[in-house]
Amino acid sequence: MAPTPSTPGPAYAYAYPRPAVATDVVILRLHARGLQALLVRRGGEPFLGRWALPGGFLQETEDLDACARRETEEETGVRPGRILQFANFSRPDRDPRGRVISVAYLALIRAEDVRLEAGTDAAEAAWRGLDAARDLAFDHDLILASALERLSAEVRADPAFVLPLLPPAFTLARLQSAVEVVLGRPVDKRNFRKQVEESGRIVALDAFERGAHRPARLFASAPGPEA
Amino acid sequence: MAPTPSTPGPAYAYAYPRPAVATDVVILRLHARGLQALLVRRGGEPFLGRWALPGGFLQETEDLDACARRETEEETGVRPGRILQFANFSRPDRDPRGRVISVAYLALIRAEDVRLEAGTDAAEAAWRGLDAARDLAFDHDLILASALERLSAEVRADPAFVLPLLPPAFTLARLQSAVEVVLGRPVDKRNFRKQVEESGRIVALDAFERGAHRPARLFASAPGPEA
DNA sequence: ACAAAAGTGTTTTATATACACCCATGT
DNA sequence: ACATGGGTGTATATAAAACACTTTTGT
Repeated sequence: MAPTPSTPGPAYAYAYPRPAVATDVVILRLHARGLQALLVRRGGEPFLGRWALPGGFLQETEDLDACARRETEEETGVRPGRILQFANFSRPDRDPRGRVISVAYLALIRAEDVRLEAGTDAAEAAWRGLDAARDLAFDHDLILASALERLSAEVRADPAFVLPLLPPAFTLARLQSAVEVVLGRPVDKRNFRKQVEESGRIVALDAFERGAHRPARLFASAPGPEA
Repeated sequence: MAPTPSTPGPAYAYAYPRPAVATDVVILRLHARGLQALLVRRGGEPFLGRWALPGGFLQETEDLDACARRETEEETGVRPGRILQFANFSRPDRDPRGRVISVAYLALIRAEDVRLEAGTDAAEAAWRGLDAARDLAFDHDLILASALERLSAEVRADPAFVLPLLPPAFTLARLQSAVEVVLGRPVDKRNFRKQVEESGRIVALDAFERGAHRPARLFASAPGPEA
């Protein structure tokens, strides 16, 4: 989260109390054999030293989508392709400092694009496997769980939803693996290829990935509708 | 929308500017042969005299869901069964009075439960067919369109989503009609009955509705999972 | 008897699932 | 030649879609 708005600067006065408005972003990348969430370590009270989701307060000149995008880029150096506002968390007592409502976003980014392990914004940031991302500050356990639930639903409805996790050119094996990671279960290779090739969401490239085996055809996400 | 927070009461001061936070609620009921949205006529500037979605500012003691519920109940006298937060509208310039972010909700209510045509809150309120609900104040045309898009998607995924629009006991014909109204296209009667009866989302009652024709079996929404 | 809406099955089509072997390359 | 992952097809099961007549009541 961004720094507490408690420093005595120029005061902004209103006739009615107003909550502080922040976005918290569940930023996920694909690493080795699993999803990782970006967490930042809190440098102040409350929850000092605890891990939390990256987030920050809404600025005067941006809307909430832009705020979530900005936070994502600040923390990772990556401009996210798509973000999804999936819930809000706004219980009056969720932040002991005072009223802060959180509009929650999900951002999927390419691991390959990440420049820095820790962003410039937070004192410390780390990518954590989902099993290790527990006991977070505030209600962030809840936010993370809610994000994963929504992610799974989106991917069930459309496997191509995971595309932003992958590099511009990818093999079907990698796409399938991403889907399996998100769904938490294996999917049939032949059926998967049929579905995704017929979906029109990806296009075959005239390029191949080479390795200690037969070269694998590369694909890219199709332009237009959704990517 | 609720009154503008501009009266010079006790001032609330903050170190950083804060947006006002409101919920706007697309409240839909089923009337005759179509959906109607509840609109309220604005009693002040800006957009004086224009129709708008009901909405109001977040109170200190409630979360956003509660705010949307409260607004719905204030305007209609009906406690909505389910509400869905489907988007937010937060462009800095969306309200000429100043920064107001809107968290948008969809509420489906039973026409039969509505006590008052106009709620106590707004100067004037009216139910409008969706074709007539145009040229609304602020960005409310956009909010309404977005709500209807989401509603349609939900109903395609699960026809039982429309249940809150219906009375506690309803015929399959009325349920089907509600789905058709939302989707904007007819659905096959036999297929519809099969699907919905097998879905487990409704239960048959030992009661019938009588009219100038063969009595129709009444159903109720099933308890538990979703209703 | 007639009008009006309720209720009911089967066929066809599309989609989802299950399943196993050969292919192309690097070592 | 062997190891590694890439690539392919068919048969079955399930779900979706198309389609028309009989039943029950009120008038």
